[in-house]
Amino acid sequence: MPELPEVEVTRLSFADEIAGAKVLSARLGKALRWPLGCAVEHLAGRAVLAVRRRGKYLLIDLDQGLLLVHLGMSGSLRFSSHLPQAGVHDHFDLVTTRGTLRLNDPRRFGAVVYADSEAAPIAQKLLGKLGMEPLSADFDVDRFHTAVKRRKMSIKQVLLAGDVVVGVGNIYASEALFLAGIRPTLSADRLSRPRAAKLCAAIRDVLARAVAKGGSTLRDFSSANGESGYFQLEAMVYGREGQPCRVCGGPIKSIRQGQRSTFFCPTCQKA
DNA sequence: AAAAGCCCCTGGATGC
DNA sequence: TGCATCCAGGGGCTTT
Repeated sequence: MPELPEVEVTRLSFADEIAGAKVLSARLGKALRWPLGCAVEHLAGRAVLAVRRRGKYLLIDLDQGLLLVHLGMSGSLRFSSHLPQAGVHDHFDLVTTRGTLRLNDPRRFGAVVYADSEAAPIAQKLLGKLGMEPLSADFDVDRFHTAVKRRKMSIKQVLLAGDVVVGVGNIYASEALFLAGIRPTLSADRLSRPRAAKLCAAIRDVLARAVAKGGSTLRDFSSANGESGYFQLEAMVYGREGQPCRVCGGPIKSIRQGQRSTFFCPTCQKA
C-alpha cells in the first residue's frame, strides 16, 4: 500500500503529537517481517524525540536508540488515546503518555525494528543502500542521470528498485513515467539527459501532489488519525487498464514487469 | 555488480 | 453457496 506519499502523510499525522511523549509500555502481536530486536520491556521509560522518514521507513527517535517502522504492503499506523482492544491484525502497540501508536498489518510484510543507532548493523542493512530522497535537494538531475545510465533494466524497474531514488512504488512509478512521456519498458541506459530531467521533475511533482491529497487510498490505507487519501482519484494510468487516456483518449495498457503490473498509454508514451 | 526469480502472508474479487 | 485461482501500495535473499 504505502509509498512515499502515504508514509509521509502518516508521519505528518502524528509526529508533532507524539514528540515529547514517554513510552509507558509496548505490546507485540504476531510476528512481522523481522523480530523487534529488543525486549518490549526495553522500550518502557524511553522518551519519543521525533519522527523522521527515510524512503518508505519511518524513524522514531527515542532518547536511547530508535525504532524503524515499515508498512510493507498492507500496513497502517494509528495514533490515538482512544483505541479499541487490539484486533487480530494489530501487531504492535507503543503505549505512550500522549496516546497509543498501533501498527495494523494483515499481510505482515511490515516491520518494527529497534536499533541502538542508525549506524547499528540492522539499521544499515535496511537503510544503507537507499537512494536519493526525491523531495529533498540532493535529488538532482545529474546524479539521477548518471545513476540511471549504469542500468540496463527497464526504467520502471529502476525506479522501483529504490537504490537510485527512494519512495517511488508501483503506483507512482507508472504515474511519473506517464507525466514524463516515457515508455516504462525503456532500457534505463537509453534515457537521454533531457528526458531524465523531465522524469526527475515528474517524480517530484507527482509525489508532492500526492502528499498534498493525503496519499492514495486503494483498499484500506488511512493516516495515523484515520483520514483517507484521495490521490487515486487523480491517477492518469494506474489501475486504469482499458479506460481512456485522460490526455489522448486512447485505451490505457497494462503489462507485467518483474512480477508487478505496469500501466501506461501507448500513444502518450511512445518510447 | 547487476539482473531475474522466489518468497514472505492474508483477504478480496472473479470464475466455474 | 462452495471452492479454486489470481491479484494486491514491498523488498530482502538466493541464484544466475
